[in-house]
Amino acid sequence: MTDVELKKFKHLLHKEGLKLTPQRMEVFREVCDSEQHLEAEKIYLSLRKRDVNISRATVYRTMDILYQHDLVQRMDIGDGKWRYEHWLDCHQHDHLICIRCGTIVEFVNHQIEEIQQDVADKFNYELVRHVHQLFGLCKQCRKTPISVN
Amino acid sequence: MTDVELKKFKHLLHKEGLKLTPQRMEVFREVCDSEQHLEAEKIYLSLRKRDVNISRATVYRTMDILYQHDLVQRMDIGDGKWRYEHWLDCHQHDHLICIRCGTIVEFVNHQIEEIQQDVADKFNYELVRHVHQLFGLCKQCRKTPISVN
DNA sequence: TTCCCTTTGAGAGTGAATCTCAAATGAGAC
DNA sequence: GTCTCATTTGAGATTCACTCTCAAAGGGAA
Repeated sequence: MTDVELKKFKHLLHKEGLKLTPQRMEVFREVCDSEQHLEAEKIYLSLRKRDVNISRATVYRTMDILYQHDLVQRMDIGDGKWRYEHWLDCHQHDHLICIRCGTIVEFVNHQIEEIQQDVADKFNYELVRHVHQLFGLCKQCRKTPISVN
Repeated sequence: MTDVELKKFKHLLHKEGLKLTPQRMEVFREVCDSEQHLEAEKIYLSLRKRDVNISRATVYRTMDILYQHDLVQRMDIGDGKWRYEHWLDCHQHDHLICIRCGTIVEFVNHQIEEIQQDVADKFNYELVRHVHQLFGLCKQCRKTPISVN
């Protein structure tokens, strides 16, 4: 967790009249210090493993605060779970997801962004956000035969 | 439901050794005859309204068969429910969704499709499918003030 | 028509997320 | 420092979209 991140977090809490509790602090640290796309349950388990006393409810509540105030980004790849990633000092990006091993790679393409804007304009929609996910097989998985257990 | 659709449906069932039951027939009819992006629950309720005797489980099971065999397309807009649309004689398309009223518009853009392929190639992924959703405010909703109840 | 394997429905189960409410606790006021 | 009180927390209940279970019903090949 960088100083900038910590400062932004404290500022958000203060601005919203929310308290800086050890639980919120640890959840935020966990997200900041991970490069993965974390599910709430993973965050919960990581914290418990580190002997942080916290409940699932608090993890979910904290992630919601962070998301609502744009301190984290979240994505849904269709399996019914939200995945979170830290977002500060990060560029807008989309995801390439391996359908076999689940590896998630980020990509940025300005040309697509421009076209998206054109599409929205064409239909007279004011573009607010987008979801763009490419699903496929990564190099590794294409080489590995499917194991039958 | 067109003859082509009915024929494809019967062919699928026969090919897979599945039986043509009245329930499956009615579910398929409901999807074919709707231009909407239907949730399973909506399909269930429509059928019950039409006095078709069917259970939720059968609706879910039938939609899964249709999806697995590419007779319908499904989408997830992040609210935890699958939405289905008939797919036969239909082109690949993506969606523009109004975040206020939920209106869904379809769009096609070949240029985006080409770029997607390039992105996948660049990361050495074999592209299988994609999700591309633009969320925004439609013309109507931009004009209407938010009502506070 | 018979027979058998598939399908169905009602209700139980699942899993992620949210809600409830009493007890604990930040943090501003003094 | 400590008082006060609205906020936050945790444990467990609840919700909601599915999915599973299993006994009864029913397609459809022969």
